[in-house]
Amino acid sequence: MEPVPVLLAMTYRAMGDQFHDRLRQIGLEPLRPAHGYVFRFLAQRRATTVDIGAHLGVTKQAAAKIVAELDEWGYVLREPHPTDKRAQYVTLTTKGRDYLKFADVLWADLENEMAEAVGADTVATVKAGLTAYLQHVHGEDQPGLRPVW
Amino acid sequence: MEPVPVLLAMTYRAMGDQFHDRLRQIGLEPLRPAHGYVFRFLAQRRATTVDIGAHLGVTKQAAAKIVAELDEWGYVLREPHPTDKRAQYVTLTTKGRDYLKFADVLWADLENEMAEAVGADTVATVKAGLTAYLQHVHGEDQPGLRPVW
DNA sequence: GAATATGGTCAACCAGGTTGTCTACTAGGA
DNA sequence: TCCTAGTAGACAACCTGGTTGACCATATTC
Repeated sequence: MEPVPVLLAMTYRAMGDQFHDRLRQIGLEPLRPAHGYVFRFLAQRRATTVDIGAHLGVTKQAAAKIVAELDEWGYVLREPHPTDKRAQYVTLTTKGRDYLKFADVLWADLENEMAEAVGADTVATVKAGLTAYLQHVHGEDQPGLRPVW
Repeated sequence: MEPVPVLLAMTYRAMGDQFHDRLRQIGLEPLRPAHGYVFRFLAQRRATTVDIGAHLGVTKQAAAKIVAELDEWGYVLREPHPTDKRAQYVTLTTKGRDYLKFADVLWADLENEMAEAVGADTVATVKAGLTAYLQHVHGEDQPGLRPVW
């Protein structure tokens, strides 16, 4: 059997491709994965561009480019930080939240189909296993998301 | 809990980072993941540059660049195809096979540590689950490896 | 034998990162 | 209170690793 990282990479690619296809089918603008991860992150907590960079696992400059795009396209906006005059909070617009909502439905679909194919208990074990491993390796602080290639 | 692809991406990144660190510790030349995947592929079957591109999920031109690098560094060599005068088989040199051997030991270590952290049965379920899913989605032909970002 | 498809190479280009630098601001001591 | 070290964000230059497109030589199909 293939070693774990190969399986992870292939599955990631396979699911991502399916997701992307369906986005297009619906006619939803197919943003890149990184954009989606930003939405998901912002839905959970207030964050600056630097926070986003750390979450994605890229430099703050790269994160700034992504944020600038999302801003331009109307998915996020930047508002002044209440106490720190240097900083800005990046927040989702309604358009951004809507996009995330649709994306979540799609992901749930894909996950359900995965459950049909390999068993719901297996999917649950996979998710719990990976989560536990990440917890074990990284403790509190979340690891980067960007795959190294 | 995070959706599946996020977990996949984070775990992939986390394992990859650890692997890379250890490669450096041993003093083994830290090639990129793509190179390792090429070794692994060539160890299983005879392949041309086009085959490699398909396996990685990149164009043949991109694959050609990688093969050229590996050739230059002494990990692979290109030999004429027995029947097709256009084609060349890319094959591992001893150096390439040795590298793969060391890498496999490292991966096994990481997998064992994962098993200690989350349970051997869980790791087995994860591997079987992902393998089954890939089989379900792609059937016979293997999916691309390169993560879309 | 002609038309079409495929492996490999070359060249131009591009996307999406990185490093380095700068300014404005913050925070933590002497 | 002032001085110093650190941080958020922006700008510019650059680099890596991919893509597209064109081409030749050879294979394959009819």
